[in-house]
Amino acid sequence: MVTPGALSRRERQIMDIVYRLGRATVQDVLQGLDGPPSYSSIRATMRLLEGKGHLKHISDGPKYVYLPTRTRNIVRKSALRHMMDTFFNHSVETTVATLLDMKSKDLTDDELDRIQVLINDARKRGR
Amino acid sequence: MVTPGALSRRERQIMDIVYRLGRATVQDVLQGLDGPPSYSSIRATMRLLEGKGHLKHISDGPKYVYLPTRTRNIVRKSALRHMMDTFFNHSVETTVATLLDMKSKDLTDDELDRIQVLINDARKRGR
DNA sequence: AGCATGGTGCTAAAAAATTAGCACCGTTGA
DNA sequence: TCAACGGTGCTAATTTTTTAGCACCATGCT
Repeated sequence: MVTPGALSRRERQIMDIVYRLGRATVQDVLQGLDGPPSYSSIRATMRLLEGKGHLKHISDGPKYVYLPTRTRNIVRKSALRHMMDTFFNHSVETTVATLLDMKSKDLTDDELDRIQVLINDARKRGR
Repeated sequence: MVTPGALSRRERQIMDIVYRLGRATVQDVLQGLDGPPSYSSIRATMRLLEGKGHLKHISDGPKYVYLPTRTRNIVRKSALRHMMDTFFNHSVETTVATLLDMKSKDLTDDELDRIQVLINDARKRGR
């Protein structure tokens, strides 16, 4: 298995952008980066990522649109798992606590309601 | 600001171990890595991380114990934020949903209760 | 048709990260 | 006391990543 952590710095930056956008052209990545390296550099790195199996591309007219090879859901879970292992001591509770602490100002009552429902669902599923 | 993403692959691996353990000696890191490079390599990289301001060290007898410079809480939040931005479209709801989907089997009723409480607290805090 | 534009592949150079190796210092136990 | 051990700093070599540059192809416009 190719561990996600095995990516270089630039590779990870690029993957993050692709994941954020869902799909991305070289131009998209160029815009997403802050200290943008040359077009050529990004292209090379993306080709490399494709070689490693992290990206694939389809053609949109003359240009390439890159897509992640692993589904959004798989990637989400493995990112979450890694983060919980690293920072949250594997604890869902601590993770949620931090999340809420961070975002409570932005959360609507509706959204909180929906989250309550999610938890009740999990409760049912658990047994 | 030194963005966390600016770390190299090995640097990130090492930081992850330090965060997971809270503090770490070179030996701790050595054991934490799977394809362990030489002692010397790790040491060099940790010194480098110290130079960049990500780690500091205290002396425990003759040996160094490395600690992260940023507090656990700060780091947790910024990791969460980055992950939500990248994979979850900034959505707390989606994040929690994935979390529960992933872990529902491991969650006790007690823990779910406590999470419910957290949400109610957030509700109060929000207004 | 001819040319400008904007994409691609490939190769080689530059920069950064990773590693090993050696010299040195403090502690410990015979 | 004085070797052996386990730690450190530093330097230099290797490997990997990152970058630029050039040649080429398709598209669209004059």
